[in-house]
Amino acid sequence: MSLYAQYAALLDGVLDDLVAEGALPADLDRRQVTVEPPRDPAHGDLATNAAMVLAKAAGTNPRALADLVRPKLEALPPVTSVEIAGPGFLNLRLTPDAWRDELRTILREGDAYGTSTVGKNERVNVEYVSANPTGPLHMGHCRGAVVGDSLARVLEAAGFRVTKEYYVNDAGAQVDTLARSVNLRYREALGEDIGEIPEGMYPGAYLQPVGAILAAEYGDDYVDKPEAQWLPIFRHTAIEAMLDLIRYDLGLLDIHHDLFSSEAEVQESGAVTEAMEVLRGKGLVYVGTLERPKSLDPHDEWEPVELTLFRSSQFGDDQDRPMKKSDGSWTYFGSDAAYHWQKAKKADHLVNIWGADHAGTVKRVQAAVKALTDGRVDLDVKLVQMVRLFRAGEPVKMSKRAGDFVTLAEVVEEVGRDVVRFMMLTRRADAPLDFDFMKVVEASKDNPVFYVQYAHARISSLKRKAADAGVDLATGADLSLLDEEELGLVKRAAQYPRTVESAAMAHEPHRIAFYLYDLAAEFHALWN
RNA sequence: GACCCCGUAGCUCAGCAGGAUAGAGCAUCAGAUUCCUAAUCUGAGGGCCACAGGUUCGAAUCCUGUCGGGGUCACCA
Repeated sequence: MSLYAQYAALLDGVLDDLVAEGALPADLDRRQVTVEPPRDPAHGDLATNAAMVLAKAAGTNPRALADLVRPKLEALPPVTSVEIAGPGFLNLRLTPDAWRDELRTILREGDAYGTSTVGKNERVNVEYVSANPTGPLHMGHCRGAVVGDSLARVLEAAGFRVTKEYYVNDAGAQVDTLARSVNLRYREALGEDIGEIPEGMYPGAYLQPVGAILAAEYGDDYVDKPEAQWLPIFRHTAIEAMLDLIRYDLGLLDIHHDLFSSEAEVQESGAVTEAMEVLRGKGLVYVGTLERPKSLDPHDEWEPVELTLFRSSQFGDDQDRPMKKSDGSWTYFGSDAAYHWQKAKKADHLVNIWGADHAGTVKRVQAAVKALTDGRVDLDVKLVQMVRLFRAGEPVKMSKRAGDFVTLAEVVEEVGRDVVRFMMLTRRADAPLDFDFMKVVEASKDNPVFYVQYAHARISSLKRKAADAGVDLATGADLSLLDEEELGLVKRAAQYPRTVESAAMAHEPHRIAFYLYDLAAEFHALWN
């Protein structure tokens, strides 16, 4: 339990006493009561808003209520003083020993310090990356990968049960294109001159090994055969090979999903039909036509077609969305609705990390989750903005020609895993981020990665010296030597648990990175 | 036209489930730095939190509207 949670519990006891004494009504709603570090350290070590929040319901004013609470808080042993300030804050000061105890807790718990139970063991599914299995990951995928993985870790630390999931889009037209591209590489591997890769195919050289594997396995069996005979086989082999590539790339960032779910399997399992029937049973599915898209040029042709539609407009979407195409096959949304239902059956909360270009599809999927789970499960979609790549201040040019992108592997190789992971969290996810290959490895305070790493290096050096001297910091250090200034750093460190909690609840892992920066700054100052 | 995101210091951005006098870095100016890992630290100036209402003890934060910037609006994935 964090220090603040401990005092929140003590405060709760004080309020219970006041209720028992008849000084407060028993049915007070205490949910708004908080115990927090004051923004200004001059105000003390801990502050509570209890008197302000409860005064009205208690039929009194904040200061009068604060006067009731104050003596009982002052009676707590580690509390040296309680001041009533401003509109009715109760500001507590703790003995230096209370902070020395907190430092011992930090040292004793080590990596476990900051873990919490606010997640109440609830199940969260975090789906992230989910890049189409048509090639290696590039920088466009990198940020979502880091944000999703860091969020998953933060949620776990906060006491949620987390499933890290990757949705494999292996059912659409593009995996057929992938298979055809691989067919070219297959013939190439057999000695054929395939010339230029045609427009619309995947030109990347990373498909050559897949072609070679197929050539080795099947020889020239499929060279003159119609597409229908080889396409499913080539597609399957290619997707598996691409997923291996992707898993390798993710491994470079120390990202390991628990589950890879296949869109094709979702469809084959009948889950989409089932989901649609459930929605139909709720009166949310009908056959109708869509309006002409507003983005079309006026002279473009548009013919309304009858489709099977889901009434997402009843849940705040601009219009209803097709689940089935006119040829009877499922739309992406149709399988996506079923896929989310599949996830929701095993979770209390769903989180998706998506590129900001998918913003327009958020509402329909949220609508489907709400309808299919009767509101039991919530879906939060974190939209991740672009990363703009620079090298020494100059934008890195990426040609439109497919195959000429900066891959995730190249970036990790050049600047390192930790740098990539940290840099991706130095902005809120929904704000664009600049990434400069030169700056992120610069050894200066301008570079937040280095700044935090350097603080860590200095701390590690201290710990090494302690170890060399045979001192076990957790048990053998004489903490009475720490003065007020040094305990200030302990107070900052003690805010880590609530930082983890807030980052988890808000689904904003970048808060950890910003906290570390602040902590490093305070450490550097003290060190100096 | 609709929807989503954004609007905070000259610049880049934080602002923690609403809290007290709105913060950091860069840049500018003035200083400190024998040693424990040199690339660090201290201080100063700099603000109509886009605007207008609302909610309440209290709003940069929540709600509504307006303005400005960006994105999206397919039987695609």
